[in-house]
Parts: sequence; structure tokens; C-alpha cells
Amino acid sequence: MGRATPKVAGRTPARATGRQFWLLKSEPGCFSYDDLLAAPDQTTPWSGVRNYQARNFMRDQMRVGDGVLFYYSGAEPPGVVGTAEIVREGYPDDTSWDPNDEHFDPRSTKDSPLWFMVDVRAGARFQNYLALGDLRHVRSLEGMELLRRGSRLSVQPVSAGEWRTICAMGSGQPVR
DNA sequence: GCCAACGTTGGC
DNA sequence: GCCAACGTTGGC
Repeated sequence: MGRATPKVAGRTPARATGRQFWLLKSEPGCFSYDDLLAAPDQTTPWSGVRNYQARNFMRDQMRVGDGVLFYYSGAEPPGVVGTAEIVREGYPDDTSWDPNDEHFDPRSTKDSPLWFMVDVRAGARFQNYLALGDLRHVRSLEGMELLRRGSRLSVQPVSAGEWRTICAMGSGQPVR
């Protein structure tokens, strides 16, 4: 049995979970933070993700206004470069049915899309680039998905505490 | 449904 | 370039 939903007169109850936070990986040689800043309206569809868990997050859980950490994988060093924001919720990834696209998947069609994406708009570049190796030393980030050995998920949830800590570090504030 | 083989990701 | 971790595929 579910718990009773509290109702506040004159207000729609907030989404139970509130604003959520995510980390999106990109190889900078493929799509960089500068590319995002240079995009029309500093916004891009986050296309090409071909992993079911990542797809489910984008299709089912991301909401407009959710915060995004923009992470460079395969960089030297890998790390978080800045923030972004979800500006459009999950919708079919049209690159999946484009035979000329490198992420083409013949199982996905316009009528029955298999892969989904969201739109992401740039937030702010961090004053300090946060190298993965440095994040590993931060006590309050213990347990973060990104820091798990062998973590490969390219779209992953970030807790509110992790978000706060990383944004603070990015703006040069000391954290532990 | 199991599981071995294979391909990919991504840090180092 | 190496390799651990993980996801996917396909035979049975």
C-alpha cells in the first residue's frame, strides 16, 4: 500500500522526487563542452546513446530543469567540465533510423522507436576542471556511481549531495 | 533460462 | 596498448 499523498490547498503537489541530477559522458573529441556552447541556443539533442539503462533514464526519468554534470570520458585526464540542464524530456532518437548515421539501428523505426534522447542546454563551465582522479579523493563523493570501479554507464543519476559538492568544487570552494 | 563468447567502454 | 568490467548475443 502506498503512503497517503499530502495535499496542499491551492497548490499542485511537487513531483515526489523534486529536481534530479544526472551525469552525462561525452568524449570531447566527439562532442565537447565548447561544441555545446557553440550550438544553436547552446542546446543539443543527446543522441546516439545505445544502452538500455541509459535510455530508460532519458526516456522515463529526466525532467525539464534537471541538472546535468558534463563529463569528459576518454580525456586526459577524464573529468567534469561544467553543468547543463535538461530542456526537453525524452523523445525518439532520430539518428537511430537514419541509415547514414553511425548510430543507425535497423530495429528502431519512426513507428516503433527503440532509442530515446533528451535535449540539453549548457549551464556554466566550471572555473576548475574537476579531474576524475581528484574526485576520487573527496570523502563526500564516496559511493558515487562514477567512481565505482568499472563504471561505464554513460547516463547516470547523481544525488543532490553529490551535485552540490561537485558544483562547489567547480567554483573553487573547498570541500571534503 | 543459462552461460560462454564476444564486443565495447574507458581508466590507466 | 593493456585489461577489467560490463552489456549483448546466440547456441543449447
